[in-house]
Amino acid sequence: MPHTYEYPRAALTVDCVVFGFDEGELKVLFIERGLAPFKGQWAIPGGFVRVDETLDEAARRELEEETGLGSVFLDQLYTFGDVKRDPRERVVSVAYYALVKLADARTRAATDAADAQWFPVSKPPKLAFDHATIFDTALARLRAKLRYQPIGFELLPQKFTLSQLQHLYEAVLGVELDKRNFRKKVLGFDLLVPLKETQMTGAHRPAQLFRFDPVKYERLTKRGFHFEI
Amino acid sequence: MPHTYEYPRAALTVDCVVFGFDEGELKVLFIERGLAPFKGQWAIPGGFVRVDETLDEAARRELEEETGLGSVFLDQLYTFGDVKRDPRERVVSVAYYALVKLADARTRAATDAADAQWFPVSKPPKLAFDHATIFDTALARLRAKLRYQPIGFELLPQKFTLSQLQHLYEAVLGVELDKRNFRKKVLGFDLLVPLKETQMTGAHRPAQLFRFDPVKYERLTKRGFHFEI
DNA sequence: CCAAAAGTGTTCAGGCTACACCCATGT
DNA sequence: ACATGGGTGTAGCCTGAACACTTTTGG
Repeated sequence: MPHTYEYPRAALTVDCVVFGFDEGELKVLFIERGLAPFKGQWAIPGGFVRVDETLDEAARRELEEETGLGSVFLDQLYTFGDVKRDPRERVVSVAYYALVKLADARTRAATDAADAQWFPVSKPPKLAFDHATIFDTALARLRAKLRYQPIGFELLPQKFTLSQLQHLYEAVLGVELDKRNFRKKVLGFDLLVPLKETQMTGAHRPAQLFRFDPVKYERLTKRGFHFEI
Repeated sequence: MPHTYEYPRAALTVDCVVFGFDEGELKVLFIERGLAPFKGQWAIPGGFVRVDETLDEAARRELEEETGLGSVFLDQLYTFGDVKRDPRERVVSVAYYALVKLADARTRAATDAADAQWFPVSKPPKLAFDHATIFDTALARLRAKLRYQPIGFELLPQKFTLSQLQHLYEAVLGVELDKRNFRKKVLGFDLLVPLKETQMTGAHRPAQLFRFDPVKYERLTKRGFHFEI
């Protein structure tokens, strides 16, 4: 049933910039558009917000529908409202960024949607609409937040080694880190729980596995603790 | 002329949490509502986004219309989209926070709108809608950003003394700072230009006036400089 | 036994913290 | 002369940076 309003209203969408870490590299997921405008170009997954769902719900729903990804880390990024950002009509987009544990096999299979593809963040394709701006904003936010919030763990499997964590930081921040200093600092936070397992991945000494303890982090945060790499 | 859409659309508003620093205290500006719902209650200034203006433009326009404040520092905060946050219909609000130089006499007079009033952030009135949440979010963001971005200057007059700056930081962050260490650190950034004037405000030695140099800050930022109090 | 990544301590420099007194002015 | 806020230097501590070798495994 059509709806009537006295004044014209902007349409409202959500877009999710999805990041994953794979093969030592930060990746981002884009969708190939099947419809005009920008048909055949790559775009950030997203869609219209329904009138009976919150923005967070809309972001999760669109992510699930377009990429098959469920239960990922989601954080609101910024709201983009340039008048001409969509050539058809006024569309305001609430952008989110998502972090997925790519190394978990399930999620990797789930993103095998035919029109979705992972790109290295250093080599994004040409993007539709103002999505290049949104992507740049998301990447900058991720890099900034990684330094002072424990969100790197959202890109790794539940169980990970300190080397994996270090390589993640090095790849995303684009710096080299000293192994001994990195381990000293990270373990000093007392936020990583050593597991009874080790990881054996080749002809060398097996690595201790850890998991991140979010409960400890909450407790420390309330006491004024400040995470910083 | 009425507009028709196939699916119902959320209404889109902007809200501006306006901060000012006065009498050694951080203040926030609210408006008394003249209309239902929440008639007679206090609320954050804001209003509907027009279809032909950007979000930033809408925020500035509403601020000007409702409080008379022009040319202030404005930064997008967060977008609030709970389904029932407005009892009338679905309304999504893009919230901003604004920093005004209250001590400049002009802007002080301009906010003498009868229905606007400054409140200490420690004693806000009961607020309409979900505006208490928006206000809390804005205050938390301001406190966080003040530490690592040079935005404190937006709350002071163009020309200010180091003591004024220190008192601002102490009031907003709720900490005591050592005078010598504070001056050493702030002057060490080489971002404050000493003026040829001094400020005489009582029976004591006059204080050196400074201004913040945003151009120098831009240059330093591009070279990887990181401001932090 | 060789290759490859895991794991581990110490030293040094620079920045942060704590701390007390003189200065310039108005009354 | 006194009350008031403005202005200044140093010493100890702690944190972050630099740096090299041994361990454990698979081939």
